[in-house]
Amino acid sequence: MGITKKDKFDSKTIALADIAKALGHPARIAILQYLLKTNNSCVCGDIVEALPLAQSTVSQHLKELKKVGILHGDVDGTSVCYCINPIVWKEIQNSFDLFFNLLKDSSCNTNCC
Amino acid sequence: MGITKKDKFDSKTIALADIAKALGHPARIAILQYLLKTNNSCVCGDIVEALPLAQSTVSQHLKELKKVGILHGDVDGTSVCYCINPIVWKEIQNSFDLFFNLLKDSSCNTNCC
DNA sequence: GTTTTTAATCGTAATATTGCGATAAATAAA
DNA sequence: TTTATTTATCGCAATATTACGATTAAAAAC
Repeated sequence: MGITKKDKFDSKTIALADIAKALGHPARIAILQYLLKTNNSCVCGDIVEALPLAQSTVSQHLKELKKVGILHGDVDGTSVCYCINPIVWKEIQNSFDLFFNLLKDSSCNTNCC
Repeated sequence: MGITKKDKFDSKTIALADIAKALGHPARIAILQYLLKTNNSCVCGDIVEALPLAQSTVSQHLKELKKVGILHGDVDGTSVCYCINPIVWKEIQNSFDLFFNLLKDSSCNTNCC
């Protein structure tokens, strides 16, 4: 991208974009859906088995989700138990909700929409 | 990315990821915020002026947002009036809401979270 | 101590994204 | 008609992402 201009934007804008970006791959949505389905707890190996991707690739996606805090992984012997962090989850939900609620029903300019 | 495995995922999963991806850049969040601030209507040139990016770059970001339907642009002489599509906006809001509401308060396994 | 199991990381290749200047296209203004 | 104005697209360079196999690291089982 030549040089990134990311830092020219407002920190809240960047934060929301970063979260959206973390959710912006089907594998990462699928990981979260799988955790939700399994009562929000399962070992890494099960996630790998549930996805059509190699172990190393899944590991990378898990890392992306950990980076934004939506997940954490607790080591348990040789395996790692992954969970959604409910606090962060709610915060993210709230961020999106606030953003989407900025559109008022009256926001419909006659010029073009 | 080697070869994409995107098509191996559920279509609803892909759809949500695509929307998140479209929102996954600060410039695109900023475009939407700007439209919301200006009562959801303004010409392309004003958006370009409001962002710290070149005209051609902004045009590309607008294209990404149009691709997922969240925006549309109506030609008006030499300029183009961009608006948020309120119907699609609400649909996207609903998609995220449904997704985030999949986490129940009871979803807290004692194994690790 | 050796071997197995599990997951993270490294190295690498393929592809996608981001960004810009230059150019094109289309209408408006002169 | 010629000249501006405005926005999209093209071509290119820099960087990021995605994906995999191979390797490493750390604990468990033997």
